[in-house]
Amino acid sequence: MQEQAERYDVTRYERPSVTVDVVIFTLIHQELQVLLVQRRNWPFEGCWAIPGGFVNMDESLELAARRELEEETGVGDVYLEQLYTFGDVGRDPRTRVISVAYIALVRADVQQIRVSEESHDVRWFPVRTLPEQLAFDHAQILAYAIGRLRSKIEYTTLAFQLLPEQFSILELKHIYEQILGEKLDKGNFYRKIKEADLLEEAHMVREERKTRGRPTQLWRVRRDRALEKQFVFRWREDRAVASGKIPKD
Amino acid sequence: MQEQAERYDVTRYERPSVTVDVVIFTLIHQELQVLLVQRRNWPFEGCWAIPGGFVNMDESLELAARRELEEETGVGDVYLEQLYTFGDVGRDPRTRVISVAYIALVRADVQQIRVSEESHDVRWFPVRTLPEQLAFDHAQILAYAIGRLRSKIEYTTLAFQLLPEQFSILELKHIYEQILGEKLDKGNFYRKIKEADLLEEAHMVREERKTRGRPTQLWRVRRDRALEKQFVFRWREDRAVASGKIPKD
DNA sequence: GTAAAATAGTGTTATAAATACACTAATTAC
DNA sequence: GTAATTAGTGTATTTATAACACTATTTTAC
Repeated sequence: MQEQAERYDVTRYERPSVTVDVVIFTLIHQELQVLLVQRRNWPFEGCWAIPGGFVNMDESLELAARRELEEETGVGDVYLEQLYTFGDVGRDPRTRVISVAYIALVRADVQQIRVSEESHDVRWFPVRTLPEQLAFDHAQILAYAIGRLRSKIEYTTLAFQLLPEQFSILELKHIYEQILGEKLDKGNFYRKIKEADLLEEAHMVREERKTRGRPTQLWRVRRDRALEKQFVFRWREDRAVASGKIPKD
Repeated sequence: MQEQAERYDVTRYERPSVTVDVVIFTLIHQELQVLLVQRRNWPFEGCWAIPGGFVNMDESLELAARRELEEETGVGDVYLEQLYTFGDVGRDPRTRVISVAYIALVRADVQQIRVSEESHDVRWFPVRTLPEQLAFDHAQILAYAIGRLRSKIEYTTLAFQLLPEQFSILELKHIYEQILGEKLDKGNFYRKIKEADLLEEAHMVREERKTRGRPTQLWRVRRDRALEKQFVFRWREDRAVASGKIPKD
């Protein structure tokens, strides 16, 4: 009750630790991947875990998430969204830890910066072949993050956040198929994307071609329309309510 | 980074306080209302605030929310869903407070238990006539909660959580109109509700009638279908993406 | 009894969106 | 030229929504 809170001496009781965990997604080889780090110490030594860290007293939650993100990937300007806060009592054997989880979407062509240096303890994992065991309750967090992504991609422009600077419409279609897990009709996809008017032609040409056939038309995201305001672009109306599923807390 | 976290001595650094705030909705006189408490101390003395309190070390976030809820309303078995976690640095002038906000939906016929005792510091407010100034960032939290409710009601059975044990279909329609803020077609509403097969006839009769006209048919929610699994009942497909709007954190 | 009033529906049409799938067009390598 | 590849267009079917007129039922008032 509020009245209790009033008499509460802020120094008197034990307080939980608060961390942010950032589920970082990207596309590599047209496949949805997530960044995990391998733990070096007890508990869950050797296990893969979602990158995260403690929230400093002088930074907001989002700032803490951005800091973690930048430390891991070297990229600052990415899409970031709060996912859910996990606070079960026994989730960390060391002490009471409440973790505010975020989702980050990193563009396909800038994601290598810090990870690609063949570090054996930081790696991208395709979401379809994750490690069997993850540290703490991170399997639950990850499952929830993937569900949220899958659900939101159907009625927002979130997928565009994963696109490289330049891409073809068939590549975009492939991304949608990857995340939704089903085939989409080529003709309908072209039509719907064009109608939404979210892309502009990229006049640069991709590198030399070895295959025959009409060359790929490359496009750029119209950032003014597609990214700034979570523009409502529904891939289709008919969708499940996956994001509504709240994990047991 | 995770490596930093490993060397982190849990007792060494200052930690933020963690609270849960519970935005409690109900229907009174067919109107959506929210429970607020009036603060007695600095800061924001006299201001209305969302009920909340500190998370104990031995209880999960959801349990803390349920405890707060029960302390305020006396009701335990209600719908509860995590809303968002607010953690800006300056949101509480006393100390760093991170607040995990929840939404609770209390049934229309059991909501009076503790509040109705004319306490002047705990009150239901219709969401359309809220106090001008709320404590802390509670205006933001409340606005976000109302947005989430409005958005989810269109594609889940959330509205059914607000219903009393027995109700008529026109009353249910009225609730939808209240929350969505627009008139719905009577015939279409009857059809859609009936098709969804979420209700069963309540054979009890309401109290004596004084008005003429065909008596109201009362219904009960089929809990097996409507409530247990957040059944997907879309009032309509065409909906905005309001729940996707994330407040600045 | 009949009229008025209220609830509880049904019928029908128009409009729009999604879906499936066949087809055309353009541009390249060879 | 032909095969291959990207890039579309055309169109018919189905489905959902929306608007609105209409019928049916059951009560009270008189």
